[in-house]
Amino acid sequence: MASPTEPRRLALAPTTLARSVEEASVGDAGRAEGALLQVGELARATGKTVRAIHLYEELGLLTPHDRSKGRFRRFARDAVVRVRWISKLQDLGLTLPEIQEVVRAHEESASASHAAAYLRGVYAQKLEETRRKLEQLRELAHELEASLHFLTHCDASCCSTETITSCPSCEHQAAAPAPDLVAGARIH
Amino acid sequence: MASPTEPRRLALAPTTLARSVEEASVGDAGRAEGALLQVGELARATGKTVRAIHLYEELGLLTPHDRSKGRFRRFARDAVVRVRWISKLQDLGLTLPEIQEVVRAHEESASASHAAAYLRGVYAQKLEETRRKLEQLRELAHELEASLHFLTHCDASCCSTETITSCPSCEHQAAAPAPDLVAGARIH
DNA sequence: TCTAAACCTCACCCATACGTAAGAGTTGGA
DNA sequence: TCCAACTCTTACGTATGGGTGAGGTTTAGA
Repeated sequence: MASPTEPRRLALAPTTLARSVEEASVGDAGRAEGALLQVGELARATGKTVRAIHLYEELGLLTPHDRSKGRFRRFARDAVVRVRWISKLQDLGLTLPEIQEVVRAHEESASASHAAAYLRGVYAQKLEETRRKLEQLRELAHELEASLHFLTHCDASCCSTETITSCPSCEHQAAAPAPDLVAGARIH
Repeated sequence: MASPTEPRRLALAPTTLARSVEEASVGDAGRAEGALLQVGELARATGKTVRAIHLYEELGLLTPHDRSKGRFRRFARDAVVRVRWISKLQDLGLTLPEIQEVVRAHEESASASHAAAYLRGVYAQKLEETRRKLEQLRELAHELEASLHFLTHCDASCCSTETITSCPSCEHQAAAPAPDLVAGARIH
């Protein structure tokens, strides 16, 4: 089940990663000390593709610190944190347009506490959703376990022989009905 | 966050659901006794749309028991189980083409035990994946909780004042670093 | 017989999150 | 100076799971 079309990840960079520290524009918004990152470096650092990074920038989720003379994007170090943040929001089930909303609201909020309150709202809602999803997944896991059990034990011992009345390996006396995951496969 | 474009579910059927029992073709593959279902009835019974049912049929996941004189699809009762089965496989993360594969393999397997073995393989793999997902979701839930805690307590009490050295409400002595979900929102 | 509601078969449309390619420019070490 | 590796922009392609008509037919109750 491995994806047959893996995106071309970047090769190991032969160019020196350590850039002259002077370029790190200490005085500016780049709170991160150290060299700036090219888009490929950021991609490698985050496990994303260059295309994904570009997309995030298009959507306003991420902004390069500046550009080189040749218009190469240069990202501050903490862009790595930002990209990971985006990934986590995706894991939480937010779409990129939804993340756009979060960013917009966060940037437009007047005060820091206002921004914090907004985030709290979003996260509280997502926490609830996540808990619901957890519950659903747990149920699915149980169904899978029951189906596996049925497929290996009950079905083989009970149904293959004709004696439905006694099934030593089944805890329940009644002939165990096939779980939905098993029953559904047999229809048609 | 409610979907603005809800698919038109079917209206309550004014037509009598109870069809003449004679139509139920008792002798045939329809193990289910009772009337056959029209596509809309099947849709209502499963919470799917008619279009979805049609799609499942196109993909070979589902087959109507027969057609009426006017080419209306008529499904056996247990088609409901089949559709629910499809839904559960989707919940497990299988795409419709993947479900196609399962169906194909299941139908092509010579013996029942062979088919069971195949299903076991699929389900065992999905069980592992589900457990991994559970673990990931649990982590996310914890991160959300930590972020909510940080946003309501630590951030307000510690960072708004200038005294970083002592934070009465924080259990850890060190100034609590913002969780990724909080830190990421502040970048740029 | 009439009619509303359901159904039929195309067939095109949608959002999401990138993949992929083309053609050209940039970077930096050798 | 040269070249490989990297990056640029533009723009179309892809997969998934249906949604949404259009235009016509069937059903079944009244």
